[in-house]
Amino acid sequence: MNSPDTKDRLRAAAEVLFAAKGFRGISVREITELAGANLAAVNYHFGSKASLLVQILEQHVGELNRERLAMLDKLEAEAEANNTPPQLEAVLKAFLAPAVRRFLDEGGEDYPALLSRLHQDPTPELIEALVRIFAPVAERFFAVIRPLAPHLDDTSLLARSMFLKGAMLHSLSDGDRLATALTQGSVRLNDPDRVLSELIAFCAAGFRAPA
Amino acid sequence: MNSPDTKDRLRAAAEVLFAAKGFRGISVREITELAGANLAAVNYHFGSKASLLVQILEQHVGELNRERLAMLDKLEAEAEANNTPPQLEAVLKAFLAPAVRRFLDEGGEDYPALLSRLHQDPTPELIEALVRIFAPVAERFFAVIRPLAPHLDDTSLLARSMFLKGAMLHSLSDGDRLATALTQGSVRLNDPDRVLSELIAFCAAGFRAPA
DNA sequence: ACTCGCGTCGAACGTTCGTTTGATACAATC
DNA sequence: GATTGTATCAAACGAACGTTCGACGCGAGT
Repeated sequence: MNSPDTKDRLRAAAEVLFAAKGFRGISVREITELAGANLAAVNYHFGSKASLLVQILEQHVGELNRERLAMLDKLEAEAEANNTPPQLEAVLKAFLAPAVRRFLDEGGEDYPALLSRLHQDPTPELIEALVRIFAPVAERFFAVIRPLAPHLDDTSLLARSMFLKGAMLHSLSDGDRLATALTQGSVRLNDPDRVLSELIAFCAAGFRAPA
Repeated sequence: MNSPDTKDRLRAAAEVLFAAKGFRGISVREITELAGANLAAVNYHFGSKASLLVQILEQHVGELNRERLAMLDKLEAEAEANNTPPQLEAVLKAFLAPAVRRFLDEGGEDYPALLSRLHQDPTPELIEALVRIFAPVAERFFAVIRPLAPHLDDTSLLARSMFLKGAMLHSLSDGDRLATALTQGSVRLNDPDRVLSELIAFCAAGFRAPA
């Protein structure tokens, strides 16, 4: 079975599995088995299990961040054309919508769950990779949001950005476990559009709140 | 070294280590080594590594939740005496302050980090234990908050409660990694009182925002 | 004095892990 | 047709894991 796409199949399998059970929770054997490849294939194609994860991260989070930056560019262009500052809600949407939409499109909570899990992973090299990948988008958003919340000093702004990130990651990865457990399933939070609009409303008000 | 407190030392060591590197990230050997006990001690005293974790969880999260419920009781008693509903900020504080204060008192981010990590742990029995421990407090808070946000239906209320939880867990466990990385260390978010007040302001405004 | 039970100990158990090895198949190159 | 490089394979490697075992020390109860 000499197939040129073994590497792709490995990547795809690893994405699904890492998202479902985290980096440590998945063995190379499970990945290669799902991909229909030999055990040695991961190390042959990617060098190591960790490199495989980093490569996946760079690809997909990079895509996500490119979407975010594109939406921001568009926003700022419109704002400049109208000579008005962009709306806070629109800025938040630029940050949140790509992640939530991905959550919808992929038919699963793969990337958010994986990201959220990795944010809690104490392996230094993974944390470092995450920070490196996220830094440009975070800096850009910080710059755009700062003039929209002139009543907040840098500490407040950073704290609230952290809350935004936490709310997003948790709601996308936890899914509706809390809601389902609390209401015995009578209330579900599995509509991405609803989650997105609630998230925007919640965080926009949070950023507008006085210090 | 026949010491009656070997069990306690194991518990203490496990708390610190689990918090630092998660459940999977710590081996029984590391725990027993830090505790100055024999490798077999964990299984002798607790039955298994997983049971040790659950016991730690029940003890400390139980304590946390008792504090929360006590603060809520006090709030409701005052409200009833004054014939006025409790303040939204006060209710949020009852939920957030015990966790943040613990984060301060313990001199580390042990419990929040551990909790946040466990929320991402896919081991079913741990998830089940977490939900079981948290359910009573969550139900109570939901009941108290609902009349304070009459403009929100149950779906919105649950979604925003989830955001609150996510913001809290993330900010307590992530610490100021984002802030430090973004500002090259010029802004720190390591003052628990500041984080608490920001969290309350952010979430109160979030709950008040129209649907 | 003897026994019993609890706590501790070193040592080993059986598994699973990520990684490495050496052989083999096969297309492309000369 | 021989050679080279790429991809796959079964098999094994050494390490680390959670857990179990049997022996031993020792204080309490009889």
